Amino acid sequence: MSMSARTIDPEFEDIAFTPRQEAVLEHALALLVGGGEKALTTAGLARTANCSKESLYKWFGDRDGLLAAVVAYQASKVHFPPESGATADAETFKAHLVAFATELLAVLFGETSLALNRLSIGQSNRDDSRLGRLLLVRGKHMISARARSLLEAGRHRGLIKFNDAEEAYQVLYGLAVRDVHIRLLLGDTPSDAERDLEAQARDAVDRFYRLFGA
Amino acid sequence: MSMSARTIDPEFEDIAFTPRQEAVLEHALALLVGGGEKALTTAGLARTANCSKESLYKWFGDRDGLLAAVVAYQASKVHFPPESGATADAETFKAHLVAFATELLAVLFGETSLALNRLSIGQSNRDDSRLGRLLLVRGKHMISARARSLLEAGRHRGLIKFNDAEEAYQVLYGLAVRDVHIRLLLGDTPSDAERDLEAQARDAVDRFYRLFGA
DNA sequence: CCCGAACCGTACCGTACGGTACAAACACTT
DNA sequence: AAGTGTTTGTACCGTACGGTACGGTTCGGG
Repeated sequence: MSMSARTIDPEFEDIAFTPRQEAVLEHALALLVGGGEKALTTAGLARTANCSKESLYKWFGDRDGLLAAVVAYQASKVHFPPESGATADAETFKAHLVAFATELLAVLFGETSLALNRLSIGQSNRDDSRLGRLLLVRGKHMISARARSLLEAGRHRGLIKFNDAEEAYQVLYGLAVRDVHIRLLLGDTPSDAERDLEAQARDAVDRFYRLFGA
Repeated sequence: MSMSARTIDPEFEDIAFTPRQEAVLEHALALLVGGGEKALTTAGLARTANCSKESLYKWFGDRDGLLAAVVAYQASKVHFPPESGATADAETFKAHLVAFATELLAVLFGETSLALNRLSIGQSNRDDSRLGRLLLVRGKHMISARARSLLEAGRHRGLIKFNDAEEAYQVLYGLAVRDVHIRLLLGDTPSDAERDLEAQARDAVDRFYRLFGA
């Protein structure tokens, strides 16, 4: 990921889909969520979205471009709210951490996120994992940046302490997600306790405080 | 094929592959690791393994059966050693935990495990995730059982304390794996620090002790 | 009202791949 | 040596799907 690398990666350009295209991408998303990658055929999408294959190829280039567009589009819809002003209170800061963790779990365990992760992972060791990169840079990195700024704020107010914000975030991630994400990706059904995202988030944040609390 | 003979999961039957079949499965594994699912075609496997497609279909039924056989075969090769006798020493117990975590990471982050996980995940929302179940029951559940017995031993000797062994194990898993597994599945390259599995395992176990130490 | 651009629907092509059929080669028993 | 089963190699079939071409239709601007 050095500075050169400007020659490729057409889907790094800012996405500006027309409403029509977004509607089509929404149909594509529905197909993906419903039946996995194989369910998303160009003919099938054209049929269910009432558009022509020719338009698909005009808009997205080829099938891979379509998949990339779907990933980019969905990622553009997920935006974690930036830190809500100055919350000096220790209590509310912890509540913010719990809220963040809860939303993280809600996103990760959502059917659309799972479907897109399955898609990207499935393609991820054939074609140099273009989709995987896209998902990472448009999804995980955004979330991680948001988390780091939140944690830094907490440290700045002396509520928690750590050396490396990224490391602290990863610990929080691990405490919250554990192996549930991979199990869901593999088709497992979560336990009742695992379905209570907020409780999971609270436990994770509690343990996080026991490791990084000031 | 047998008609309606079985209602449940044909690949749960005990696997007894002949040496010839194992050699073929080894080739299949190599293809999978090298190029993802698409690289594993029946014709391609027959060519590289010097066997006939007819034999493949005779042995494994169809392509899905072949994939299941690959998963089952590889899983059968990974066996975590059961707890090595009575290790009363607190020091060696912690070392055992570190060793376990290290081996866990080594397995999860290995190319073959990644390839198999990618394969299973890729198929995991089309066909009711047969492969995913297989991987879970033959892989994760085994490991988790091993971990639980190890943790129970530690608790029994008063070295650590917890209520639910499964929960404790999941925390240890989260601390050790964090988001590295999913990132690797997506084709990301690990950082230098993340490549030092033993150091990662030590950190994880240290934090685990701060949460569950007696 | 006309023109061109974008788009729809459908038909079509090429190919890759799962699965089957079959003849020749090998192996193993009697 | 003959018979029987298994494996190989190859050729073949059907189909699903990515990608293209094209005639017909809508729609906005002049």
